[in-house]
Amino acid sequence: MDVKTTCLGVLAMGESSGYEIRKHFEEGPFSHFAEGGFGSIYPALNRLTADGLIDCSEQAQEKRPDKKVYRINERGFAALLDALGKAPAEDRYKSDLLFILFFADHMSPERLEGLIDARIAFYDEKLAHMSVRGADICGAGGAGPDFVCGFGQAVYQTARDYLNDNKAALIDRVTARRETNAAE
Amino acid sequence: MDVKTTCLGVLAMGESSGYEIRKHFEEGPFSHFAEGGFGSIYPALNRLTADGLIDCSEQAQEKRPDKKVYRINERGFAALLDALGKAPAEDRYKSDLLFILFFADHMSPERLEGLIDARIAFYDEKLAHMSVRGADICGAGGAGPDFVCGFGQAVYQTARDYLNDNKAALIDRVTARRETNAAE
DNA sequence: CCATAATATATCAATTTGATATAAAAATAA
DNA sequence: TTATTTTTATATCAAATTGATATATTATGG
Repeated sequence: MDVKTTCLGVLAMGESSGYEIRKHFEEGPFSHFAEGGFGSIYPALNRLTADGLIDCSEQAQEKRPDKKVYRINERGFAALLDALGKAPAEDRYKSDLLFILFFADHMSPERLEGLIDARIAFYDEKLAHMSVRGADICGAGGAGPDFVCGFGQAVYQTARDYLNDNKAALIDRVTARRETNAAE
Repeated sequence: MDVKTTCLGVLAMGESSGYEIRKHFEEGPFSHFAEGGFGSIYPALNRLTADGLIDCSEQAQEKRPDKKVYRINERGFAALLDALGKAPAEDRYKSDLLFILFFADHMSPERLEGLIDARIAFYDEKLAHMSVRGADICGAGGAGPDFVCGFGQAVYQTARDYLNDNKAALIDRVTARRETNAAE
């Protein structure tokens, strides 16, 4: 699923500017499965416009750069449904934190604790944000958005709890090994 | 964390060819947080060799292409520790399946069921593979590898269970909406 | 009053993806 | 037995994406 398709997906929920699409990728339900920075969004929107899948209306704003508001059209919606009908690629997950923690034996207990605590706080914030806003932020609460948000919530909660429940054991093991090495 | 660094990480666990590094990214503990295809691994290994962080010994094989076995050296290990000491970037997750399911209202119940069942089977396979091999596959079971593998297992299990527990409700809602629309 | 965040688009080098090419053995299916 | 697929192994390259940077004004917090 390339950025062009994810942009079509956001626009299927309502008109947006490139800047607003970026926000959808960072917050809200799309943030659980979609990514994309300005460097990919703006070219994607230009390409979609050139291909006649979305329409652009420039809104001159006072004391702000002109805002280009994009709206999906019939052909664009057909293209989205077409992409949606294809077999999904495998999920992709990348985590610097897990990479670092894999080498926990080479790190100080203090650093381990700091890293894990920070990530727990991050998940807590994310979870609080999701439960407060609830259906509101989740695309007006359709069956699909609800399902996807629930998935995100469940996974974040598990990740958070795992870090919380296993932090002490990890640090203990690393500390023990450090003391053994120091004694040699 | 770029591919160069992840390659250094794999090589810190033992010597490997490019082909074997790829397998580490697909299976085993590294698969939970690292990615990379041949198109990024081979250039990364060339670059690391040129930078003097790893050493390469070509092993001529009978009836096989020459195998280039790479080994991390002291400078490479220092570079790895240096990268490990930096603040980790945010985790990145991308899922075509969730993107498709977000638009569940535009899909047939049959397709929804097929997609979700396939993903449950995928998670089951992954979880079975992880529990059977256990510490064996997890880098000889150090504190870090164990922690990371446990994380992967917990998250996969939650994802699998969520799909299983919420599949019926999603399909019911979509079916209900379809019947309402058809009646209009 | 000053610094930072938010609004808004755009560009671009460097990196990464995903596909393709090559080649043969081993495993599996027909 | 034969045909197909998978596995072993490296390499390249166009296209897509990332991450940083540029520009400019308003709003907000300290």
